[in-house]
Amino acid sequence: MATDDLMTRALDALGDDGPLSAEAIHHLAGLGDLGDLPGTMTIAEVAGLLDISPHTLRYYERAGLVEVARDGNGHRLYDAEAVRRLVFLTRMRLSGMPMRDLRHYISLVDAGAHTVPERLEVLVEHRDTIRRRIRELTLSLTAVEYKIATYGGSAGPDVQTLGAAR
Amino acid sequence: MATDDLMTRALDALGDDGPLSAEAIHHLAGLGDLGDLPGTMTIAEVAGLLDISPHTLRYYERAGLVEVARDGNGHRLYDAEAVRRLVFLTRMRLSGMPMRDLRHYISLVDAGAHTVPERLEVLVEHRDTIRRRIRELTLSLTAVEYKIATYGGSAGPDVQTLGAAR
DNA sequence: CTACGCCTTCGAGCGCGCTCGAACGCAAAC
DNA sequence: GTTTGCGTTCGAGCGCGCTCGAAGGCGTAG
Repeated sequence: MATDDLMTRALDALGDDGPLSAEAIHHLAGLGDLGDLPGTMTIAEVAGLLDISPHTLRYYERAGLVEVARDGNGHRLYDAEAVRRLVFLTRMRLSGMPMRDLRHYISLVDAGAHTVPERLEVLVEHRDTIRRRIRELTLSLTAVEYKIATYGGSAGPDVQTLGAAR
Repeated sequence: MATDDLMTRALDALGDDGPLSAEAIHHLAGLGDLGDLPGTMTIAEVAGLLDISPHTLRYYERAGLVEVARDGNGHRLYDAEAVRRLVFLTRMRLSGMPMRDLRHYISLVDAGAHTVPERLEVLVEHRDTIRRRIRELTLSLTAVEYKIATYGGSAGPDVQTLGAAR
């Protein structure tokens, strides 16, 4: 499958709500070019990069999702691999994957290459979950738009008329 | 805006994942024809209709979202208006509106017709929230699909290459 | 008469994902 | 030398949305 396909689909799906937010581009493009990551980063830098709090980063570490080295002062030093993993983790969190599943996935990664098939299963399952959620939300969106268009309070004309009006 | 427009958009957005689930149709069509609702329903009937637990229905009542009458035995009797409101409430919950906002909205409804503009504001804001969430999820979906297609573990080729491949 | 099943109220508990506060360490700035 | 600022660990707390359990009432079936 061509990369362009995916890009195009994502862009198309953006619809009529104006240009991409900087944040959206950020996440789509994988937070810029991961090639020019410094060798190591501080917790504040990673927090800024991922737009999450240092508290949350420590929490992810406690949860066993990443191992992070310390410098001479005991301060965290995130190497490129840790940062890459955290980019992945935050993307998955953002898309609604529960911590539980993330822990499972990471345990597979850490268990070695023979777990690749199972990792793919997890990803495929999550992909399907995202698709379901998008469909749910699209349906809800339609209902809300309809309600706005024909507003009549909580007991006003409701979406059931949609079916009849077909 | 024509009803058909909304219907078509919802249907189009369903994409390539097979036919609509019964549940999806259920919710899109507003749980069937609300016209043939019985005059009153028991808690079990409403729970079945909305696919939520009686516990949750009692919780919504405690939360002040609906008032429900009692029969001679103290059992809840949901009239058509209560059911219609609960249909609305569960749809909004499903689309991610927090209880807090739902309480606010319902307080507006109960406050009378002069709150209609503010109710519309709430709905429009929620609509925008849903749209943002759909866009977020679409982006995440693209990332996950890309990862599945080019799988290389949590540190494998990641979506940042998407930007470069443009 | 008793058991079953569904209902009631009330308050407590839970799973999730953070989020925070306390108490402290180290280092550069003033 | 003290203040400022950023970091550390640890455990507790929180907001959300349910979810459950206990203790009991009522009506029908056997």
